[in-house]
Amino acid sequence: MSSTLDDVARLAGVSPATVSRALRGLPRVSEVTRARVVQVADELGYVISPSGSRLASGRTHTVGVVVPYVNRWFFGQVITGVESVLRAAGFDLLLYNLGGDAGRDRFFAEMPLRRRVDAVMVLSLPIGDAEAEAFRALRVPIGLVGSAVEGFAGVRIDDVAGATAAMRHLTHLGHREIALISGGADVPMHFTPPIDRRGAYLDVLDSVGVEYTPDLEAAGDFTMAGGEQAMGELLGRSRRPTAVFAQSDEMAFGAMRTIRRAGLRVPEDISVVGFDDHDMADLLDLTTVRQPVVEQGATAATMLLDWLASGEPPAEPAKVLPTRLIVRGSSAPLAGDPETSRHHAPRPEA
Amino acid sequence: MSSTLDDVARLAGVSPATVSRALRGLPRVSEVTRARVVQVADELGYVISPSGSRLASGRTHTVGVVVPYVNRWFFGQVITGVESVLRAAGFDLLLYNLGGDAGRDRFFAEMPLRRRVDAVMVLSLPIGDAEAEAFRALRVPIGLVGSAVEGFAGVRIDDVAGATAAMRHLTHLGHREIALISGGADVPMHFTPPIDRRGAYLDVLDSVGVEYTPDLEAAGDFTMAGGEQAMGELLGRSRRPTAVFAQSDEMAFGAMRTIRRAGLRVPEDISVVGFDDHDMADLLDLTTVRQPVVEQGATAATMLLDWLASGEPPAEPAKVLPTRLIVRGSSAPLAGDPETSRHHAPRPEA
DNA sequence: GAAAGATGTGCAAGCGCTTGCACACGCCAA
DNA sequence: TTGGCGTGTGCAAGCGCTTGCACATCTTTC
Repeated sequence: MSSTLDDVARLAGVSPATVSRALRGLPRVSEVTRARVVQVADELGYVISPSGSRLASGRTHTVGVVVPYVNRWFFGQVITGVESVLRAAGFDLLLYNLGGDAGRDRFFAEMPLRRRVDAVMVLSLPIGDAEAEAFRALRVPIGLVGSAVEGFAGVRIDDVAGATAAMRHLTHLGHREIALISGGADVPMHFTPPIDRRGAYLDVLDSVGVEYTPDLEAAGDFTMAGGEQAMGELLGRSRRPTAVFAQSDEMAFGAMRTIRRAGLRVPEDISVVGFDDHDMADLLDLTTVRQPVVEQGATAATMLLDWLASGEPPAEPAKVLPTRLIVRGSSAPLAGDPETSRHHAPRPEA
Repeated sequence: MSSTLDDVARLAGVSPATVSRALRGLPRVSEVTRARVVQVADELGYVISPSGSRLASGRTHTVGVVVPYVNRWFFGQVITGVESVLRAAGFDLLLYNLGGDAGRDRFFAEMPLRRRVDAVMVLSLPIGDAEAEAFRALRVPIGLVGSAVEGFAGVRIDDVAGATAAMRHLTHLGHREIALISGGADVPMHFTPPIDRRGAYLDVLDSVGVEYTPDLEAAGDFTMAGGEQAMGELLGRSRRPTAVFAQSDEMAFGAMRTIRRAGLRVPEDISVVGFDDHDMADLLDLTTVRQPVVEQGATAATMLLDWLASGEPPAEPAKVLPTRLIVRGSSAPLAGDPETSRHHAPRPEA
């Protein structure tokens, strides 16, 4: 049906070997021969057969991309970055969507990437020792977005700096009763972003002499619904916060909604700060920490391709990209009017 | 390094042919032999080499998924549906993100799927004759989401019914000055959703005796920013609408923002209705037309796999899934108070 | 002017599977 | 008994590439 390398060879009057070399731009082919081969290939509409090439060379020119949820904003953005780099380099992108714990377990049980990719890109997945081992067993370069593991290439942001900026912003505005909506409680220790962001929360609180209390923390699972619910819990407790720092914008969106449903105002009654700079953050006027999401994907993919090309793991295996606080309307100075904002939540210190 | 089919054959004391048959569950292998082969394969941790298998069989067990923008909510949802079906059937998913016109052109110029997929799934892409021809040239089953083309399998929603419901809702509320935020103006004729939705807009207007005017239409490119801008145009014109029907939720979000920035209220001054039931629609209290997005992907993928398995194109090649109007707070009866809602926009008829 | 490289090309042996065909049985019907 | 059939297995020829090696020409270099 479609022509093969042999067809091209015959018509060009050279051996298949030469065609292979000519078409791939390898050296040791004279320019005149190469031109002839290319022309014949064009005329025949020849397209290399990946199966044949893969079998012979052992290289798939494919990168597996493992993502927790394709349908979440963050991952869509990262994939966009990854895809553009891979595509430009002529690599195929094999997508694996875990979609929750069941899918995740199945993935690690079967490791469906075996024998089908040259490298793997893992997006924002908590990687424990077992998972790291499973990936290492593939014996291909592994790239990570959002975490760092010994022996893998990783790109992430400075979560501590980002969260610190968010928290400082709130303390500068006078807030002391600051709640935290964190990620899932079940997230393994190895996933640093939630831990780092929480650590920054604690540190900044400490730096202004406020003691941490579990009453001001709730888990939101990094989803809007989770944020909504977490905020509900927070409002149901004895101490009402004057500000909330959510570890992601989606959770912040949910929180804002709960706040408003409770008849309170943002930011007058409660300031809200998120993390990500989600597309909708601007629309919802959410103060947040912007992180370069597409770039993280693109950078990680580039590192991975370099590794693949050179055979050497990157010299600097853990790149850290900067974040930036974006101040919008969801955060405001601690209200001057005690009747409104501190009614149910007397601050311990001045 | 990793063991091959021959290794398994040797250890099991059978021929490679038998191993191949046994492992793939083909008939004409005795149960006892099959059991032995499977056991040996397990012990060796044997994993079939896709390259070898593909080359020999001519089948890739891979489906190409072509998507305009992975990072848009709608496509993330559809991919989720597609992925789960493909994964369950043991198919690989090769992702192609077009990401705008340049990418789109490059895609059709190169047709990078040639020789690497058994079937293709095209998500919400305007398909003209040239594009259809390009896909047909691949000589593999093609599945479409959001459109219908002769000879392809397609899953879509009843855009006319959905948009009609949205528009009726507004007319029942008493609105007559209803603006339309449509998709891009440059979208080819062959992409029916925008056309159908617009058609319904015109029909419902007509049914209540209102004449169409271009003054009440603006293009929003199916993005939030586009909706924002389109609404700006609409507000800048002579006739101010009392309601807006946006062809997508994201455009509706943008429109709501522009409305509020202009110092007007939703729904008191302007009702807004969207289309999709985006994750955020509930949060933003947007009245909209819900469409089953994940299901469209899953259904289309299922049709495609059936086609692949049977060799026969589906008997019913164009499935239509239902929509449902979800009424929320962004739409309200035409205000009883003329001072508020009709100030700048006197209605022509009662 | 001969030896040593550099350069361009071809040979042929794979890479790891699949599958049409042949074959060896055991079984049943005539 | 014999022919025919169903069943289980093996043979071997690919599938369409890549690549180490050999070889034939040209250039250099001294």
